[in-house]
Amino acid sequence: MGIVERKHRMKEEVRCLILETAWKQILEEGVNALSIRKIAEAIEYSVPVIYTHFESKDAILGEFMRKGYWLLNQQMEAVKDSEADPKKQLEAMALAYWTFSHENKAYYQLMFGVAVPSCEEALRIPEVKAFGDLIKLVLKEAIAQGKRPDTSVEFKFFTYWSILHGQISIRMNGGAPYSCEMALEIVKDAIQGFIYTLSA
Amino acid sequence: MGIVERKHRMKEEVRCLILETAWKQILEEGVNALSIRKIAEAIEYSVPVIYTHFESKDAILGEFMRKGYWLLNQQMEAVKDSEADPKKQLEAMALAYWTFSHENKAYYQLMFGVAVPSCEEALRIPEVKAFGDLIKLVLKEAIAQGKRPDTSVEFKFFTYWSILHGQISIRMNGGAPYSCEMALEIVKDAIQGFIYTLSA
DNA sequence: TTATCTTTGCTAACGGTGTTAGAAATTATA
DNA sequence: TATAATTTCTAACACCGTTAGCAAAGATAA
Repeated sequence: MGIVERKHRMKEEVRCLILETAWKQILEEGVNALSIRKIAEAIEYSVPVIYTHFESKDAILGEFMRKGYWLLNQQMEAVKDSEADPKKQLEAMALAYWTFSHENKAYYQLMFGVAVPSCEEALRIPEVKAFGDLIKLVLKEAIAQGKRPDTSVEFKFFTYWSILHGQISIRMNGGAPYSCEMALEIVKDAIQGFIYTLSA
Repeated sequence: MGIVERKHRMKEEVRCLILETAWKQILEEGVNALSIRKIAEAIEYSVPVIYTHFESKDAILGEFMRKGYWLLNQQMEAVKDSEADPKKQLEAMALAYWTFSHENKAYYQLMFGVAVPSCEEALRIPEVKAFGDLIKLVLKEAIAQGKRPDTSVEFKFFTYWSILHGQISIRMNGGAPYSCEMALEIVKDAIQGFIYTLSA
């Protein structure tokens, strides 16, 4: 009785096909150009089929948002272990964050522009939570080493994240017409200032 | 022959009516809920009339974006003069920036979310340029006072702006479920770090 | 093998969107 | 008053996300 299994496999394949096609469209025409109808045409199925796999268009975008956080976590975790000192780790992770946003513009836009979940739900998404936890872990060590061990980790986490995101957001929105190299320098500079406030 | 003048006045009035109605709708239903058709219905004109006043929907949103920058400039300029020391000015201006974003969410979203002009054009908009110029003016003084007078003003401007915008952007996107008070503290904290790097 | 039943996918529609061509109505000029 | 110019409208185009309801295909049981 492998029939149900086969069906299940085939359904899963269509699901993947939808995601692959959607992602191709996002890369080719931008996040906002994605449409259910175009996906349907590309995969040679009718529109309602997509709704048997995903509740809505936002659900599809949400899938990519989660994957984006997952990829970002992967890369930040990788560089974290390349350093021993928490402060160096924070610096390396900041560079990894910037590099991710630069090399995965579509993912980054999905994570912060479209498909943003409502306030309360955001932290219930495991991938988003993992991102925060990773940074807080390192921050905790860095704060413990500094001269003010009672500083709130939560507090510093948002400061750290704000500095990183701000520069990328402004640049992506076209408000900053400078080179990649300078963008990177700006991030480094701002993070230097941040790290200073951790220990002095 | 005041006929053309009268016509001109009347046309101007309709233009204002469109903007007023659009703004009302944005405040009531959010930026994304604004539609040309709804404006037309509200002002009791047909849809194409709107296109005799504005080239497109984006042009209407662009109008608000410019006004947003103008308002922001007003408020930052006001607090600037309440302080003498450039560093204090930078701090006060940062608070004014945050307050503006908090009290004018719709404007802020328009300025950085929707209706973002293409990269090159952004700085050609007088209001956007004025915003940058004001901050750079103060930054220049602050840098001159510091121990590294050769620091690039342009560079520090984007760092300053990034820090401010990042916190607001994350919070508006629902990634930060903390209170207003804490948000303000985070901005203050990050700006402290920034100001430190200006002089040491 | 045939008849029933379940699942699957389809067409077609609903109610929206921005934008524009072309006709109609209004207004000013000769 | 007739003609010219302007203004405004209706109606359409080409999209969008979403869903109701029907047709076709598949599996199951007699």
